[in-house]
Amino acid sequence: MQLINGEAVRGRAPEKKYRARYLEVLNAAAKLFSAKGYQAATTTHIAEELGIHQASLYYYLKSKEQALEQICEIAIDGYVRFSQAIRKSRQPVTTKLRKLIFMHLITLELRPNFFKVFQENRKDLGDQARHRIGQQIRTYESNVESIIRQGIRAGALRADLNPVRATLALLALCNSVAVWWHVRSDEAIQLIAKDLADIFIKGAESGKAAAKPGV
Amino acid sequence: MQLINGEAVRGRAPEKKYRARYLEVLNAAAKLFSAKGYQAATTTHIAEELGIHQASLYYYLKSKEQALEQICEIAIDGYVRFSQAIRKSRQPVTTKLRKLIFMHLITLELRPNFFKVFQENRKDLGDQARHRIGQQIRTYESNVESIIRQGIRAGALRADLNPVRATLALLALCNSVAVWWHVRSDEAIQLIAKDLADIFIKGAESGKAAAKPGV
Amino acid sequence: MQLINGEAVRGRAPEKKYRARYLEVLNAAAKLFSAKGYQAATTTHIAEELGIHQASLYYYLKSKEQALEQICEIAIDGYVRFSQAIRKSRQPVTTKLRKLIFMHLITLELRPNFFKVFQENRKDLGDQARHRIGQQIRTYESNVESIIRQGIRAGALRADLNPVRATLALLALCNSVAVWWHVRSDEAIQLIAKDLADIFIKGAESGKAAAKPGV
Amino acid sequence: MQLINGEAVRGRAPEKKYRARYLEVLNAAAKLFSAKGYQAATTTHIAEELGIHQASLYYYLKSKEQALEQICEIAIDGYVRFSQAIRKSRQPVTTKLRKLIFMHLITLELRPNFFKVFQENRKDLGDQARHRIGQQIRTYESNVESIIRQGIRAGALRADLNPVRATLALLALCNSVAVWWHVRSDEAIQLIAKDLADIFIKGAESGKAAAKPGV
DNA sequence: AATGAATGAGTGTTCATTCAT
DNA sequence: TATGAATGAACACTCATTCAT
Repeated sequence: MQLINGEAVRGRAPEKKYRARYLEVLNAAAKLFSAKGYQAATTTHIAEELGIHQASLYYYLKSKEQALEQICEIAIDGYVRFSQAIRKSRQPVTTKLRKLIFMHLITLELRPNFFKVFQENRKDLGDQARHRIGQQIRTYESNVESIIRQGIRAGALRADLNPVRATLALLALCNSVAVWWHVRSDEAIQLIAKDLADIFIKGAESGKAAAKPGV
Repeated sequence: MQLINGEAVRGRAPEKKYRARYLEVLNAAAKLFSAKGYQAATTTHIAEELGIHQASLYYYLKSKEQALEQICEIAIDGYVRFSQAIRKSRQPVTTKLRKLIFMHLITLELRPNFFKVFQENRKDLGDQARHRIGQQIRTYESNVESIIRQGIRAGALRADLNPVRATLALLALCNSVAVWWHVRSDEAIQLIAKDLADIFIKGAESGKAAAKPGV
Repeated sequence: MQLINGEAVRGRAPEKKYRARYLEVLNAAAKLFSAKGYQAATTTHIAEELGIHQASLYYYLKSKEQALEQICEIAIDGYVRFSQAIRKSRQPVTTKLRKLIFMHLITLELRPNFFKVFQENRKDLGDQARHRIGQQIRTYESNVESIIRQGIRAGALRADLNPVRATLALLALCNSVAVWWHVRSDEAIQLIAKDLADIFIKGAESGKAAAKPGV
Repeated sequence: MQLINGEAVRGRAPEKKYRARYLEVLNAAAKLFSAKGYQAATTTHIAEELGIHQASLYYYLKSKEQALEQICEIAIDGYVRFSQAIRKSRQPVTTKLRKLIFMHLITLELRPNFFKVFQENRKDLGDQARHRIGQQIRTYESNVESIIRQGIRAGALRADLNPVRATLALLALCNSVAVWWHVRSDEAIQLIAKDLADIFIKGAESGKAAAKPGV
């Protein structure tokens, strides 16, 4: 028996099927956590979603909380990866910020449940996992902060901008979308991203004479 | 014991004492809900916080959920009241927005737990209460939206600003503070409010050259 | 301080008032026990009926169960007393039986709650009290049985009548009225008593040629 | 797990085992309800009777009240069924009445607890179930009343007999047996039924001289 | 690969009762 | 004479989790 990522892994062919079903289970958990909240969603709800018996969940999951952990880890990994890429890329800062906002929002379209759960239910993690995830969040934030500092240094952003506060504001703007998206409207993520970027950037960037038309 | 409107009414002086203790109980509940979440906070935790037996809570509370209701109602009532006042006042729109942001944030200083609970746990309310509170939230939002529309009409804000989206963005900015304030820093609310207002307004207002005189 | 019936008794004048209020309390308890059942009726319900605070009940009552005891005792005492009188009286047995049935039913009109509670809730008494009451019930039953044996001996009742079974049947007939009286009809107790007596006696008495018209 | 009509359906063989155990659980509940009363019997008591943990009850039972419902439904269904059959049968009315009394009493021997619980604890049902059961009771009563009216029309029963009162009296006679049977004696149900029938019928039937031939 | 059966620790809530005032 | 405040023991019920099969 091999160990991958600290998990016992079954034989050759079955392993693939197991993995596939495991992801289905995770998806179902994410869907229910997202819909009802982690505490209110019961293992019975998740099992019903999958059409299996409650006890069968435990063939795939070590515990309910471990499912939450996995979901949060997958979500934060995505954030960390694209923020890293954007930070290191070579383009104007405003372009970077627009890209970042777009990428942050597009996660909602790709795996809506994972990211909603990550945002709203990571507080329900156990201490250890919460701190591990928290570490990653701070990595994401510091990537964003780096970009903003680059912008300030380059003169593209206001010199008096508080980089920490601006970072938190930017992320708050992005995260807020998850709450009303699909409830209040079904507008395309791209349009929403553009509007948010306009609000953030046109205030953050220095020395603009007037509203740039086609931005 | 007299009955007025089906509710037990206590005498003069005792009534005061009861009310005072009732608010202490509500505060303790808000503190625990805020710290652990509504579902995870048990009535035992709340009672311990007050130094009384769990069953004694029910001398003051009809139920755990009714406590949540009260907390949310007190919170949203505050928002509705000041937003109404600001909307109807006669001052430049940017001044109104700065005032609004400041008022929204100052609530954190007054009753931090009430507003955190309101933001994070109103989803745990029963259907009836949630809808009642939802009604109030929409009133608050429409007050904010009104102010933004006034600004657009008056030419103080960008003509191409989407008023709905701008409203949600503004509130997201304000609400995000509750998450990190007192954790990440203990800076004065006033300074935070000014920074957020700068980020929001300088992007939202049209035709500014670089002016930051009296901001 | 004197002791009457094992209870501490207060001073001169106040004693009368106390006793009067005590009976009011007992009445209220009987009313609620009768309406909701002993277990389902709470001390709060009883206090509300009296317009006093729950805790104030305990100025008059040692406990909820003691109230039930008192109620049952008052009820059974009534039964024992009139059955004794009728048994010892000198009249035809059928007259005695008709009188007994009438007396048993008339209790419903006099103190409906006490007797309903006695019938339906004496099983909720503690062991000691239940046995004490049970003793009294057996006295009542044996008075009735005596009358029936008198009738058999005198030839007025069937010789092959099983006296024990006939006693139980007679009392069952009487007790059943409490269940539907005032629910299903408001006919006079006298008429009901006559009908029941007819059903019981015309079967129990021997050698009747045909239905006696005016009985 | 398949879902049919919203209810979980088990496979072939296990289904049988489940059903069997379910009935054991219901029996245990009936036994405890009958011994202590519905309110006083706790789920812990019932579980102890079965030798399982209290929580395990809820694998079989939706709630304590639902158990009571089931018990009452099973009981009343029996009454309705045999009373229907007897009413429609073609035999002398007195034979019908004797049969009815016998059938009513024989239920005590089959499932003593179910019928005691039905008689004494149906008042503890929730409104909905109580009304549903009440409907059935009225069906039973009206079947009995029909038989009595047949008898009156046919001249077999007294013309001045009040059919409603006679019905209630008959049922009271039958129901009363549950209270003392097995406590006071262990006589055969048949003998008891005969005695009760004699008491009821010989009063109810008209124009008998002194005849007790084949009774 | 999945489940039937069961459990143990808890959860909110109720209620009779107490006692200082 | 009555009550405000509090309690302790119990209660029905829930739920994540286990394990033999």
